[in-house]
This record gives sequence, structure tokens and C-alpha cells, in this order.
Amino acid sequence: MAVKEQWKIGELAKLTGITMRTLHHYDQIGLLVPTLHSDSGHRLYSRQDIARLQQIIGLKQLGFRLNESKELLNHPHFRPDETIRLQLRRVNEQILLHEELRHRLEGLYEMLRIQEDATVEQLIQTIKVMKMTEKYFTPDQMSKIRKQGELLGSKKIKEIENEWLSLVAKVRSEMEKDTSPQSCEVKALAKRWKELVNLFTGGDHDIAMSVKRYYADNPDKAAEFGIDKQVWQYISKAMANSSEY
Amino acid sequence: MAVKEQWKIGELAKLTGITMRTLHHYDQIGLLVPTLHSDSGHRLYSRQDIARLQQIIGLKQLGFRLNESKELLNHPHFRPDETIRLQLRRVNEQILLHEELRHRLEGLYEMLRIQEDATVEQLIQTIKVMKMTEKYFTPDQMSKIRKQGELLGSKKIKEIENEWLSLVAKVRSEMEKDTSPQSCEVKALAKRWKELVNLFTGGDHDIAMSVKRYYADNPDKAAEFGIDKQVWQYISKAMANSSEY
DNA sequence: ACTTGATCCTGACGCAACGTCAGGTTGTAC
DNA sequence: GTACAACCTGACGTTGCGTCAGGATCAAGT
Repeated sequence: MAVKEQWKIGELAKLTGITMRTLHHYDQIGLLVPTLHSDSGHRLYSRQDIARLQQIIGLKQLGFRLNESKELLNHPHFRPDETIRLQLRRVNEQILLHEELRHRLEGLYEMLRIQEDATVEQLIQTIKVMKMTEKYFTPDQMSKIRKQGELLGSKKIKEIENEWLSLVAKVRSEMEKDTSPQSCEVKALAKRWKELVNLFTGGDHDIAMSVKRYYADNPDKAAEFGIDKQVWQYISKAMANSSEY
Repeated sequence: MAVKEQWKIGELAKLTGITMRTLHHYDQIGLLVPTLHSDSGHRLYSRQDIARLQQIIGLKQLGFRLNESKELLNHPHFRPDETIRLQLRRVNEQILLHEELRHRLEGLYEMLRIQEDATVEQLIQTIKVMKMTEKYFTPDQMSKIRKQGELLGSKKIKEIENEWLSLVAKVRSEMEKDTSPQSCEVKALAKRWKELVNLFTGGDHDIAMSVKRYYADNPDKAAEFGIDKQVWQYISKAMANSSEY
């Protein structure tokens, strides 16, 4: 006729909805150690244990980590102001990050929705454009770039990228042969270079300059096309002495 | 005079800002395996590898996990619409969760700011109240409860909780002795029970009923005070036959 | 008393994305 | 030749448990 004073781990699990494994874990890390054990080693939880568990659950729902909860519960006279403030900061940071993420994803989603044949390649391309536009272009330059992209179509873009790769390779080859930047061959390459740039930029000079800045600031992305400082300076010379502006 | 065509892992790390360890990891999981290795086994990354790395970075910034990115990059003709939608859903869920968290934390912060002697115990108490108020009380019942809490002060509350524990213990003891619920002793206990409830609720009957519902719905929290179904029914009988309503 | 099914125990691996040693090999410059 | 930088491959730590695995205990029926 004894009334329940102790709970076995399974009972506590059913009562609170916390899994047995979790309770095991809490025991292991010293967060919630049952006050009693049966002779055979079975965990027996007391009312105080239940109370502590409630507190743990509460703190967990506030986003605290287990070791933080442990600290808090083991020092009841500690002032939690600073802890709460810290927690608030963490949560706010998370929210900001996720909102930025959502913003980007929504943009992507819109852009993919417009193109009926959206493949992963398109996705990649779109991400590339987004990253450039984030810091290097004004909104209306952005829309121009998008328009030009749609105008060309993804197939054309890939073709151009391929020609671009081989063009840069040719330029590098000339450079390695120490051909003068003023030579006919190199000037021809420089001309084609400009044409390809114009295809991408739609002939907009400001956009071309921004693209240039972008690749200058991000040598890793330029390296993707085989462009490094040396190639850059070399082709710059060839273009600088060109009669075209 | 050869121009850079290959990058060692350290160079790539400096170029892209990705750590060597991360590149090792990407190699290990097959996400980015360098196309070449030197005779001695040093990793040599090609331009294509750099391109792939850029794509990986882009996808990571969109919140994709590495294995998802791997899948996407290995199947360029896959339609990513659904994937993006899924990702958006995930992010939105995260945001909602975090906003709820922030809401709670801000509430907590406010309440702790008001009380000058905020300790962890207060924090726990406040969380308890918040959890109850979230589903069981109307806003103005909530403010009444808060007022009553401030009126009592945290010391008094602890005192009451302690008396509560011993009161329940006494009731249980009588129950185990099979004392009639109508007996003088038990009726006295029931009377004190009501008084304690009134201290907490400020005498508000509706609040008392909601508290009752709360503990009925959450037997785990009632168990914290030593109240289970049997005790509950027993004390209910004692109170039902009382002359007070 | 014996068996059986439910419950409980203690390891130990898995996950996600790396950080951080540790101990040994290579590359390169003087 | 020798030092020092850069690279290599393990392997453990982090966070909060989920999920077996293999064995002991409990409660109930026969």
C-alpha cells in the first residue's frame, strides 16, 4: 500500500517524455544523478530528481547547453543576468544568419522558377552571379547582368566559359614564350578577350570594371579560369597599347 | 618559368581561406578529391578542383550539408527545385524556433531585470511560471499571477513550497493509514491545502482551476510535489465534503 | 521453482564538420 | 648537410543523444 516515492528510469521516461537514453546520458555527464540505486544497480529517481529534471528541461528549452545548465543548477546563488544576455545574443546572431540565408534562398528560388530547365549547373551559375552581385554591383547593374544571362542562355554561357579557358591558356602560352605584348598574335588574343568580356557584360563598361575588381579581389576565383597576376599584367599591357579604348 | 597550373594544399588554403584540415576532410569524404598527387603523395589541386571548391563553398553558404552538396555536384542534371524548397523549409523552421526562443528569453530578461536580487533559483521559478502561463492562463490571469508572486517575494514562495511538500506528505501518510477523508484531521489538512492554494493564486478561483488542470495534464510536474492520482482523489474527497465551497 | 517477457544494465559506435595535437616524411633554402 | 617550412596520416575531442549488442534483473504465470 506504499505510495510512490521512487521511480525507475522507465517510469520516469514515460512520465516526462524524456527517453531512457537521455536519462542515462544525463547521469553519465553528472547532470542528473539519481539519488538512489536499487541493490542490483537499477536507477531510482526521487522527487528532488524529478524537480531537477524539470529544471533541466526548462533550461534546455531556453537553448542552454547541458554543461551550462549543470553550472547554473549547481550554483543556485549565481546571478544569471549575464548568462541570459549572452544567450540572447547567441539567439539573435542565429536569427540574423538564418534570415540572410533565407533571403539568399528565396532569391535563388525565384531565379530558378523563372528558368524552366533549372539544373544543378544553373544553380551553381546562379550562385556565382549572386556572390558577385552581393558586393560588387548596384541593383540595376544586377538586373542588367541577369537580363544578359537570360539573353545568352545557359548553353551559350557554357560555350563562352569553355572558349574563355582556352583563350587564357593561349595567352599564357604566349607569355611563357616571351612573345611581346605588342605583337600581332597577342593583340588578336586581347581583342578576343575584350569581345568575350563584352558578351558577358552586355558591353557595359562599368560592369566590366566591377567584374575586373571582383576578380582582382578574389584571386582564387580568377585562378579557376587560369588567370593569375602574371597573366593579368601581360594581357593588360597588350590591351593598354591597343588603339581601341 | 612555368605558370601555375597546380596548387599545393597550403597554397589553396591561403588562396581560398579554407583551412588545410577542411580540405583534408573534403578529400576524406570524397567531396573534393584532388586530381593529382605528387610522387611523394602530396595533394595537387587543379583548376577544376578549384572550381569545384568554389561550388562547394557556395552551396555551404546556402546551408547545404556536405553530403547534399556532394550529391548535387555529382549529378549536374538533377533538378534542384525540390532541394531548394526543402532547404527553405528547414531555414524557416529554424527561424521560427529561434524567434520563439528569443521571445521567451526577452520575457525572462524583463522579469529578472525587475527583481534586483535575481538568482538562478528565481530564474528557475520564473521559467516554471512561464511554462504554466504559456498554455493554461489568459494574459490577465498571467499578470495577476505575476503580481501575486511579487507581492509574496521569493523567500515566501520558497517557504510555501516547503510547507506544501510536508503537507502533501502528511496527507499521504493519513491516506496510507486509511484515515477517512471525512475525519477531523484530514479535513484540517484539506483546509490548509486550500489556504496554500489561495496564497499562490491570490484567492482567484479561475486561476486555481487552471492550476488544477495544469497539474492534472502534467502528472510529472505534480509528482515533483509528491502528488499522484491517489493523493489527488483522496484530498478531493476531503474537500468535496467540506462546508466551504 | 522454473520459465518467460518486460525492463534494466553497461559499453560502444554513429552522426556533422571539422579543430587540434602527435609523430613522422618531404621540400627547399642556405 | 642541415635546418626549418610544409605536408602526410592517424586519432581523439566536440554536442546530445540514437541505436544496437550482449547480458543481468524483475514480475508474473504455471
